[in-house]
Amino acid sequence: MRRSSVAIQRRNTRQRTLVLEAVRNRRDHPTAEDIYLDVRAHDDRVSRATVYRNLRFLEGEHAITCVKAPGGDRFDLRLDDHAHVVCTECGAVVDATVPYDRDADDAVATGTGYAITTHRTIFEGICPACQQKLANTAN
Amino acid sequence: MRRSSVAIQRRNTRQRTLVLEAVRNRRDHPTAEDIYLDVRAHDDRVSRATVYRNLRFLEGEHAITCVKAPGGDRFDLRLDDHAHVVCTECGAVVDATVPYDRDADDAVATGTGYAITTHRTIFEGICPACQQKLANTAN
DNA sequence: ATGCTTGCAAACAGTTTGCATCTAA
DNA sequence: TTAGATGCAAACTGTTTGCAAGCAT
Repeated sequence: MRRSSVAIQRRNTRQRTLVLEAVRNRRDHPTAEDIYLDVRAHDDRVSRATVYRNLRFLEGEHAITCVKAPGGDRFDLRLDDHAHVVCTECGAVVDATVPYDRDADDAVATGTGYAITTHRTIFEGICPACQQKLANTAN
Repeated sequence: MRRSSVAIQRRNTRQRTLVLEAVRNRRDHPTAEDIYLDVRAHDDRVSRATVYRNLRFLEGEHAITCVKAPGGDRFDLRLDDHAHVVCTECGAVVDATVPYDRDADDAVATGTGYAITTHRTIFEGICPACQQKLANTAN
């Protein structure tokens, strides 16, 4: 017996692999443009559109996650849910040191009637480097 | 003795007041465009640029906050820090029912070296209305 | 062979900016 | 009087999309 709904078939193209590899090889939180440049370093014929399409695709597959930061989305290999810290001065993004609070999802689901799938926490502050820079410029 | 740095002087223009009023008069989380339309309802000569400028200005004054949602920033009168819930189907934004966890800021500051000023939590899920809609369309 | 994917370029959405003019203080 | 604020339109940034050609299965 066949499935009534058409199975979406995804193909492992060279470009798709390059995009995933690029995300995988970075510990920071690259923008789409960063990924594009990394991919281009391996194959300079890949288009930006393909990078964007694959980034969205991989996000849909839950292979990667995106962090909405000012100045554009940042991508991240999805190993587990975790929070991020973004520097309000330079835009640098690092992982936060607090655990993901799964119970909060249930609390909000109960409180709002929404079917909660996840939550994202973004801390805002100034990174050590920018604190330095600001201290030197002070007054 | 004079202050060495020049004080920034802000003016209370009619347009600025209209923008703040518009945000104040809404309990939902309007986009810049929503605010623009509300302002235009009172004065159809106010430009979009002025609305954007004042939205950013008021954000800088901490009079309002912005929630980064897919499809554009949402604005909110800042009464206190609180989390938001965004519907992944229709984009609706409502306030979450969990308290703001101030201790988390300290924990992250200690853990990362960042000078944390705040954090924003955005829950993702499907609002009651869209759950209905999806149920009706289901297989 | 089939139809998902690509590359290109053009389209897009949301937002910002240069500049002459206006206006709050 | 004067520097901040405005309105307009053009510029910009990040991202998406239409279409013909390409390639994984």
